[in-house]
Amino acid sequence: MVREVPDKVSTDGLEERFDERWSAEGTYAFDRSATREQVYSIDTPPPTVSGSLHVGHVFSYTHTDTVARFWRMRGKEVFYPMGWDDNGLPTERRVQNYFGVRCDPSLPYVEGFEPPHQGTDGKNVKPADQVPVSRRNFIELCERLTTDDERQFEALWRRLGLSVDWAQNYQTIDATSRAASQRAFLRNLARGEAYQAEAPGLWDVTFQTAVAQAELEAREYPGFYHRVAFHRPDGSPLHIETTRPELIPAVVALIAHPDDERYQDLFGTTVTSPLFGVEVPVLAHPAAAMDKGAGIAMCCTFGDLTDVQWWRELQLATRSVIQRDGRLSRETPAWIADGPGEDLYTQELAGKTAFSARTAVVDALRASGDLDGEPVKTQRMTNFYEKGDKPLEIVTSRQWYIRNGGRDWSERNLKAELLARGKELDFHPDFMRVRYENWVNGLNGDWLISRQRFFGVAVPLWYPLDDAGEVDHDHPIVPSEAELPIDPTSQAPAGYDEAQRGQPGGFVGDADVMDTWATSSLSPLIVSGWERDPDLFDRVYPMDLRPQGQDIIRTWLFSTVVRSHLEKDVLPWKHAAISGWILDPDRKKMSKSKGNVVTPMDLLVEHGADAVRYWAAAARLGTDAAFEVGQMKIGRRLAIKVLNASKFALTFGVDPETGTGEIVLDPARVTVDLDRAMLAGLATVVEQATEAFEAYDHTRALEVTETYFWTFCDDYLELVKDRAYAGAAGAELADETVSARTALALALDVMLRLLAPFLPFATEEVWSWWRTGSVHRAAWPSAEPLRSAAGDADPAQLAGAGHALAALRKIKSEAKVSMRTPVLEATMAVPATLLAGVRGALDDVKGAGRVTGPLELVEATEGQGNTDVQGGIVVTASELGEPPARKPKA
RNA sequence: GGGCCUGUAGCUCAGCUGGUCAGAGCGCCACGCUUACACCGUGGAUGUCGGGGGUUCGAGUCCCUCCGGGCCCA
Repeated sequence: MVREVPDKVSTDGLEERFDERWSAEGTYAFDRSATREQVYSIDTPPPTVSGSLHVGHVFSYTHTDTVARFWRMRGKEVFYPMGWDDNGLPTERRVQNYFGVRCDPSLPYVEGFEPPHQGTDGKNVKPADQVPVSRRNFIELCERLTTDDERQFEALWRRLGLSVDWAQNYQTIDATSRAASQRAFLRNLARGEAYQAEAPGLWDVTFQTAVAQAELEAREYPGFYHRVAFHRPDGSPLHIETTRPELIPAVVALIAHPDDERYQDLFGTTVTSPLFGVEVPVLAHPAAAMDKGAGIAMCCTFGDLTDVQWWRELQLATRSVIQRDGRLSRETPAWIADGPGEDLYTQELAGKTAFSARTAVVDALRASGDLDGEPVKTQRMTNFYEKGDKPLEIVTSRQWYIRNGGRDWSERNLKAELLARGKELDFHPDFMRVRYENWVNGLNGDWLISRQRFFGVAVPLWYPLDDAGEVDHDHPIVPSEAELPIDPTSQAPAGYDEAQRGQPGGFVGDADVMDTWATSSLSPLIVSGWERDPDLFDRVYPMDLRPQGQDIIRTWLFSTVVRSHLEKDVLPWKHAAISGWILDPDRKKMSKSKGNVVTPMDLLVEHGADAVRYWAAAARLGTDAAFEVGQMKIGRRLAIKVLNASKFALTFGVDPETGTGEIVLDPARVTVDLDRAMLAGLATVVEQATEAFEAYDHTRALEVTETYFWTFCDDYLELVKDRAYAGAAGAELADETVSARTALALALDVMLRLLAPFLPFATEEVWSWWRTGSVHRAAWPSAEPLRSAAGDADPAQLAGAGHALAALRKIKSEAKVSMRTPVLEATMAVPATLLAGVRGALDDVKGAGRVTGPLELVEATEGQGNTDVQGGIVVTASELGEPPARKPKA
């Protein structure tokens, strides 16, 4: 059974060697003949390939991999795919620069298009020099570029040892994903869950696209409070404070809190705006903050989300001036034309950015005497698109929405249903559920999915044009599911000809794409073969596990629950495992902008995959972890220890002549109490580790296993060393020797399997010395055989014997002599509870402690010894022999 | 302003439902080249468990409050 134990062991090169072997042997290949009960399926987060992987990825993906490996060994057929998120802005920008192109959806597709550049050495191509291409061409270029990124990502994951089945690969932009995304949307549409609306929404003026609530980020933004006078009918001033005076032309009401005594007599009256003389009502609404500024606010269409709320709830007029490009409308609005502010608007404001319009308005206010005092500097929270750097504006536009419980719906109470789903889902750790609930409860609108971008999944619709060439949005032309995926900007709908595009009586395609989350929210459906491979679908869906970061609970986790709930009326997975952040040593979140990011590949090359995995696995789910190289070094040490201890334990079974031998893993051969005590302790470890993994507490599983493994190395191995060595080559072995050797092998066999999820490379290396197949397909150990082998042995005996050995070591350490120094005789005081155990293992203790003469055991008296040290065992008298002669230096 | 998490040895962290829980590893100090391992081994020192109240026979462990960190939502 022992085939080959190398003379010199090493962790070097294991990653490449076993990655190859695992691929060749299909170790992690999903066997799709398994039934749903036999499968453990994982909805792996698809990393954004245009970004770069960082240690945070390594961290959280390792967590998932330990779980995957556990369940695989547990006998589950693990469905563990990997996806790539290619969608979205980062890829678009890279493609523009790399190939020197820009997307123009109005252009026709060009077959065999070749871009002007192939990489521009990091230099950006000026927008004016970029060659415009159709969306289809643009997407093809995106795909070309991301293919390369994916190769690098895969190499990293393989090096880390993720037990992914690489045959189950997908991209969020591939044809399968596009079809699934469009199909899901069309079904939402058919069921009334998707709708379009002309409504005020968040808008990024830089990227010129709508933005969803989930993509918001509130940031501190500097500004000024301007105290501005409105005018009552009698001409007296009513002051408000605003940070956005340029929106005075868009004012539709002044609003104060209904309980605010200062404004009671004004409610229901009207005032006129400064400069423009527009008459607006003074109204009451509880969202007005009494203690903020003057307590009365200017409501414009639209300055912020509160304005939208007021506008909607108080049914105010719409007077928009900010356009999609972030500038004030070039035409003078009707409500200003012919008024006192017409000239100001046409000459100073039309077409200006919000920023320069503000200056102009403030100058005018100052001139008219409507500015009270000077503007006061302020910092306030302002909404930004998470990828943008200018404050979001709110503009009215026609967009598509998917219902997510954020807005009331007459058909059903979606919000309550989704909250119920949240309760149904097992969050690990459990408190992460609160984030989900907070988010769902705080939603204030449905999910806006239209994006005015290019590299994404197209909204799969066309709209007819009437005879006058006007678009009829109310009657979209819907493709059949069989046609999907489609690109409505380059394909004509059935029954039309491409020549009718944009012609009266013809059609136009919806130019928008869907939010990337609209596709990635379908990842469980996509990987499971929804409507594409019903056989696979039934075997893996709904899935078992969604691992992900805590930052995207509101986006990815929530939106996935929404889609699955709407489409399948089921939770997409049973468990959600949420990983924490990686913090740098200063307790700051690691991020690229801070320049403290370490390249994962360098880390793996330097320390070894097992070492890096150890560091990651030592952190619990949901808990932030420090980036600690020290922890990786400990992991490396553990991996090396596994190799060395295994080599040692297995060598006993190897014939020194032939270099081969046999170890029989027969528990019946373990007859010595100490050996059985060790197995008894191990049985408990197996139980604890199993329980921990089942509860998604991989850290505890590692901890109990690791601790016992070190006890095994430091104490047990030393204690049985002499006994295991005994017996001349070829001679009949004594039962005690067989017992030790068998126990060593049994323990090793179990511990390798317990450690395999954490240290897949080192454990596989050892496994290859003496077992067949992969340790990663070996059965997860169970406690029962160990227990029956242990019989009535007391696991405390190993601890007791270990403490006795340590007490002997201590006298040598204090005498500053080598551990090889013989003890001629000694008396040892042992607490009553340990006495029988130590006595039972006396020969092993004496052997390991090099006690050559009598070792007398006496029961420790009250107060003797400290149970914290050597379990209270104290050597009360001893005589040391001569230290062995130092070996001459070689 | 509301919510969640967090503050235990120099460092990174365990300590579940209150009663050997004051722990581990690293680091540190001392010693030891012992044929599994010097990428090692052995032994040792280290803390009013963030502060202050309270509940209890008894509190890192429960309650209140304050302080410090992190995140989410207004």
